[in-house]
Amino acid sequence: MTSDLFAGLEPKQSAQENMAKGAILLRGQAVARADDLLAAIGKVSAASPFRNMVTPGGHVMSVAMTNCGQAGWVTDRSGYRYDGIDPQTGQLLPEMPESLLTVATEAATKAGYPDFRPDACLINRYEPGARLSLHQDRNERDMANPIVSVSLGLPATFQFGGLKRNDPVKKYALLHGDVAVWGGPSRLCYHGVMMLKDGEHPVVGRMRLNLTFRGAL
DNA sequence: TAGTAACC
DNA sequence: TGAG
Repeated sequence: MTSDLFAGLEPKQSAQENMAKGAILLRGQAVARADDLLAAIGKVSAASPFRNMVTPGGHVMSVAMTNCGQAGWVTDRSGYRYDGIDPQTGQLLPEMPESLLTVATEAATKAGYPDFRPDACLINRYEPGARLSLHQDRNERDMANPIVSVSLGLPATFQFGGLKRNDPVKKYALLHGDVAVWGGPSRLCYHGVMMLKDGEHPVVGRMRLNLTFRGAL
């Protein structure tokens, strides 16, 4: 038997080694609610616009981001952190829309994390050419909370590695409506998104949107 | 190294 | 040419 990590989705590469447990990909889980999610993203980004933040190293990220919830992930020259205020607007972050909260908690429950109550949602917008290099989500207070990631729009290739940066990485297609959840032993696994290929999605257009739910506080 | 580039 |  192979690992049930991301059960239901074959790795794009042929290797079939087991990976850390605690992660699953729920293919198409959010397709039926895509319209609601997109409308909610529109409201959030009207209040807190997408922007390309700067890393501590001084590089402008190719992925444009915004946040909703009690706290949002931000980066600038001084480092990574969670903040309840949008540094660009100076305003409190928009509340997390009910439709987003619901999709996150339902997916978490299916994945075996029934108590997950996210207080932060990072919204990533990938245009063709955008990418996110391999990293860990490690700025959250309580690592008992999983990460829930919802994909909308153009397909992307997701890289999922291990707890060490040099651990081998497997690749998975993330399609419109897919929800990936990782936690427990896989909570701190390195992951990233390969450069988005050009294309046109019938509902979302020429972009990929990703919602990442976290328990940050 | 939440980045990029060079080089095999 | 593209993946690594």
